[in-house]
Amino acid sequence: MKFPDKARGSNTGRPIMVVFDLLGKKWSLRILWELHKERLNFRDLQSRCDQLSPTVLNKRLKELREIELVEHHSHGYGLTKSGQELSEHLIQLDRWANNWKKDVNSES
Amino acid sequence: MKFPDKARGSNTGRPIMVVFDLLGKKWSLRILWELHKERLNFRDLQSRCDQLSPTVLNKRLKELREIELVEHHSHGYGLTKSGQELSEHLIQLDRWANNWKKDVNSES
DNA sequence: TACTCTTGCTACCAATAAAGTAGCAAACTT
DNA sequence: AAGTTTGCTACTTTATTGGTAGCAAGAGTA
Repeated sequence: MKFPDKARGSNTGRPIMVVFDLLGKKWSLRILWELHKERLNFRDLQSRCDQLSPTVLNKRLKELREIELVEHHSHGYGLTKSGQELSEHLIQLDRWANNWKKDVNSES
Repeated sequence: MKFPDKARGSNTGRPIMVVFDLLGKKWSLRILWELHKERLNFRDLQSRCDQLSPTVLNKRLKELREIELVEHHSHGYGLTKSGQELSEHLIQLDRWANNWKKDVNSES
């Protein structure tokens, strides 16, 4: 696979920009989140993501497979090794978010 | 501030979903990224973000201020304490992305 | 004071992305 | 062979984003 040089216009060739670009699309983060918990087939994944439209789900899956964060085997969709690494960061983010909620609610 | 219960429809009340929802919008991640490096005023921030339209920039800034990740002082826009914490995770993500690029390019 | 320049923003319309629904073809089950 | 499940496409509607123009308020300058 060729690493994308630019993503949706906004870019300087830096990998993080590619990441921002992809994750900045609706449902991308959610899809990775749901897949990090377990492998899921198309329709189950759709259910986990509030029944997002198959149009968009399919588009995201294509994009995520393209950059090899997600792969499709006979048993359903799952994260690649890279995808799992990325999902670790999402788990960290989840931890942060829980504390953040506490902070925000307790002040003011 | 009241912590948002749901975000763009997709939600179960979990903080991470609020985060996914907001960061899943175009330019959110990029704005946080640019602001973590330094404070910037509206127009400079716009320049750093490939001249994104003022319409969207303003909308994002409102959203990010609403959940107190960004604040606006006389010297420009900057991250709040929470925003800085979040940006630490983005820095981690940046590190990961750089390695990821290596992996992806070397294989196949 | 009046004149510029900067800054943050809104209004407006065009373009692109996402949602929603229906349904089909291929694989799997029974 | 008939029914089910699965992954997906087609099509239309709605939402989000882009792009440009320009204004009101404040700061700096003559």
